[in-house]
Amino acid sequence: MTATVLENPSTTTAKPLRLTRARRTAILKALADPRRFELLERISKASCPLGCAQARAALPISAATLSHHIKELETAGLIHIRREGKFHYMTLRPGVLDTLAATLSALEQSPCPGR
Amino acid sequence: MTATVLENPSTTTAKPLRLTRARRTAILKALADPRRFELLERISKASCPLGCAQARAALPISAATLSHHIKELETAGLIHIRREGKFHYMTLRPGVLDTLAATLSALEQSPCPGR
DNA sequence: CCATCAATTCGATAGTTGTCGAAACGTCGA
DNA sequence: TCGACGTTTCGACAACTATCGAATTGATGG
Repeated sequence: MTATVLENPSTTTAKPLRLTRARRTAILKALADPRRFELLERISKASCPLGCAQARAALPISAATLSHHIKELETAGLIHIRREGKFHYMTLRPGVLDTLAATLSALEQSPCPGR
Repeated sequence: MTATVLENPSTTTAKPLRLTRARRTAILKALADPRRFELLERISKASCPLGCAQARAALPISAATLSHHIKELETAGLIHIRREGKFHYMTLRPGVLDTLAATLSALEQSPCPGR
């Protein structure tokens, strides 16, 4: 599953203004799981990189499942993981959510106001 | 499946600024399928309500599958269906995508700029 | 009233995915 | 080197879902 969709080179230099279909779908799928979304919220709200232990404490799931979800978020390009010896710290990858949000908003322009 | 999540009464009067967790998840799940997203794009870009036949012509799927996807989009509250005799016409439900976009963007404020 | 056509529902199936326990891997301190 | 601990991988299973063909419903026109 989850073949990598991170071939987009623009993530490092400038903010990608456009998402490939595959990438967009991968991100949406990653967000569509309640636990993963919750995890992402924690990462976002945390004052500085979240360790797995803290994530583990916040979510009522096993270590194996948490690891799985983290990988999904990383594969989708939503988070970055700094691996420091025994511990791993997660941070939001900037720009991705904004880009997706822009994509979604772009669908909302009604060219036909008629009933 | 897909119990309705349309209890939110504010969709008709004012734009809902907030989504319940359940609703948010339902919408994200609906968007996470490539064909459904494509369908939604068609509905959005169409000059005026899209008929099932047009949708059918655009998507390489059977009528049964299309019906299924349409129901998912409707259940998630993303589209409205006007049923006119034999034909059904789909329109985007205004505000929903914008609200979701806002929710996603809201996750992107880094209170800790440090590495 | 019947044939036709649009759309849905039903039943079945294949593929995907969330979940866990157990085992393995890697790092660190003693 | 060894053992403890954090994380990942593996194997398995249950639940869900996308998909289809066939049968059904419902409206329209002859």
